[in-house]
Amino acid sequence: MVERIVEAARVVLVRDGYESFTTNRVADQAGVSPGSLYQYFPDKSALVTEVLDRWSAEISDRVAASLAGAGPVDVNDPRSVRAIADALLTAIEADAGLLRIVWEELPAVRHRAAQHALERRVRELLAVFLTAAGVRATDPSARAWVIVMAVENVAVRWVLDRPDIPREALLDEFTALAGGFSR
Amino acid sequence: MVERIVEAARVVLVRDGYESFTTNRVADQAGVSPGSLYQYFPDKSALVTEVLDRWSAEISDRVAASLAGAGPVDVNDPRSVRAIADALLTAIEADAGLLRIVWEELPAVRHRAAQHALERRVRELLAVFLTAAGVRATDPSARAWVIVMAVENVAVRWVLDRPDIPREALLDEFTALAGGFSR
Amino acid sequence: MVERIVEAARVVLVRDGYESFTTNRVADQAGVSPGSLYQYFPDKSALVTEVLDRWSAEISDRVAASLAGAGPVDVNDPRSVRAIADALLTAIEADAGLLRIVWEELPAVRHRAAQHALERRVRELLAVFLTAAGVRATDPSARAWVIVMAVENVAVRWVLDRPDIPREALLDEFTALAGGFSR
Amino acid sequence: MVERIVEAARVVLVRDGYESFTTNRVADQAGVSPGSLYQYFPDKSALVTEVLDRWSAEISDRVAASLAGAGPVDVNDPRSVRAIADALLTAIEADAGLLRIVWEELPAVRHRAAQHALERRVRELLAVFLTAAGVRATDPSARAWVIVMAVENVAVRWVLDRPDIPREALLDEFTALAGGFSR
DNA sequence: GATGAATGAGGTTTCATTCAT
DNA sequence: GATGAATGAAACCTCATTCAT
Repeated sequence: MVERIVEAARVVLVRDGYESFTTNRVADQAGVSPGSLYQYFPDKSALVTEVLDRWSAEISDRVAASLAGAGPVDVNDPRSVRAIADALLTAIEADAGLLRIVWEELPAVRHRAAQHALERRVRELLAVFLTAAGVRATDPSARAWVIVMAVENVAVRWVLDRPDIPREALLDEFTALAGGFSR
Repeated sequence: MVERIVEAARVVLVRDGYESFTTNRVADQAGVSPGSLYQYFPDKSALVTEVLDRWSAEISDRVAASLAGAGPVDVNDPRSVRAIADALLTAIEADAGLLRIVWEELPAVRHRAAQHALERRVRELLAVFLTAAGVRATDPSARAWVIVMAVENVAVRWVLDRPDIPREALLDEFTALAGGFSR
Repeated sequence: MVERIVEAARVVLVRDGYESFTTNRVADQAGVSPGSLYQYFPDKSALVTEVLDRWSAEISDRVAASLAGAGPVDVNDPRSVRAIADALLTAIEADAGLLRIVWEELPAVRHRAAQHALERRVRELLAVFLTAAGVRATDPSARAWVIVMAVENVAVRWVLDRPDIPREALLDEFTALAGGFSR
Repeated sequence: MVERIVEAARVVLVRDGYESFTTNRVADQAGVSPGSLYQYFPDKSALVTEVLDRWSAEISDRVAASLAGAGPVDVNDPRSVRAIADALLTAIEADAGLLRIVWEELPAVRHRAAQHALERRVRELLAVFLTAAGVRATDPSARAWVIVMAVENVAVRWVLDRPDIPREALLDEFTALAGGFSR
């Protein structure tokens, strides 16, 4: 039942947008009474939070899998960086519909917790990865923070705004960017 | 009168947040009747848009001034890059109160137009700048797009989230990042 | 407009009872939009309070008028006491419909303020009256309190429950009761 | 099981107040399923009624015991009247917590039946008592009705509102009041 | 142009009650 | 008998917008 509700919430969010995300509509979509929502969630906000948390977990799982599965990486080897960047883009593109709603229609405070959790997880993975790759930085955690912020926005906005940049060209740019941090 | 209203709107937005940004409150703050708002703005949304447009223009003016006033720049000279990044941060920090409301409380669609305008302007300045600096890229405009996106998020989030990274360290990272694009 | 709303509230309260006293129904009765209620009253509770305050004021005005207009009174003269008791009953009976709702359907906490105000006012009038009448008591204010409480319930319940006691017989009892306090 | 439920209902009523007296909360407190309530009580109202009936019976038992145990009484003897009034106050004070909820938070219609039963019982006791004491009145039952109403409110409100009247002074007033009816 | 009282659709939430297990 | 998840009607209140003055 929780599943039915959360799934319905996700559908309504993607299909109707955040403005039209009402408890009644979610209940309708779930084929459930409005009252039932409140057996499992204290309020509407908690429902949104649950959708976001699951989505954030999915993405960070995918990113983690990519980084883990990439095998030994040489940051100075452009092919390695491209592979990682590619995996990242793919993880983000997987649910572009929800991405758009979350990024464009939700006030950031609504998804701040989920986003920070995701960023923290990716940052930690990246810090390990950078160390393993032998990258030297004055402050490795600061470097990880900067990279995550930079890559996050580039990737998300590329998916959402579809600028006139081919995927391959974007990967080239990621490679160039990585080059700056590898020295 | 338009001035009074827009200024009141800005005050309410910063002081009370977007949730509490109601037409009645703006009218109160402006010492004007709610009806009068509609003599100058078609709806509440237009009021927000006007505030954002002015703010976006201010920032891009400041950034433009920084880039223009920097004089001849050598991208391979770390001191040049630091100076630019520094100016950028300063421009963004100038009205951190409004920045927070816009970035965290407004749905992105609300400020999309203003943000795109700002990004476009910065991108164009940057493209000229990159060309002048002799940076060669397969697609200069793609490169500018990527840099703007990357820098935007790093700078904004550094201002809003205050991660444990000293300003100097952040400038170092910007320099490192720029290094990747200068080869 | 405030008048229209308060009057409508009174009508709904008397006609439909407190259970059915809803903001929408009051608005309907007043021929007004639900939103308009909230221009003049912060919430539903304030609306009830206003009705009660006015009613309480009316009653105490009537009682005050009776006591004042009674002229010189001799507590030991049964005719004087009867006249006052009669006036009191009449004041209470004037709006028996509202009396019933207030006394039977409203939780006492809802009308506590109005009731206390009324009781205090009557008590003060009574204290003056007792002094003027030359009644001696160890603690005149305690005596006034007791009398008001006693008379209040007897009168109200006689009006509401219509026990098988003729009005004249009730007045006799009031006279007897007063006799106890006059020595 | 009925015991468990009724006791739980009483606890919830006194602890949480009537506003928060919900069937779910009673079920929780009783360690029972909400559905089980409806095996023994047709609805929520019946549950309240049962609590009130028991409470009303307790009080009237206590009052009856006091009147019965008082032995031969002389209404013209102030000490007799004081003893009875004292016993009455004590009976009412025994469960002041529930008294407050019943008197202040419940609409009177909710406890009307229990209250009338209590009043009737006390009235009958009193009528017998008055006859035994040789008090002569035109209509003894009317007199009993008036006394019960008068005493009820004075006693209850003294317990609940705690006016600045010492218990002894209150008993004095009761005595004075009784004096009026004894002639 | 300025006013500001009036609007009214519609959203979130509660809770007594039911009924299949 | 006992359960407890599910129900769903309905209540209060907000606020962008209008329009007669």
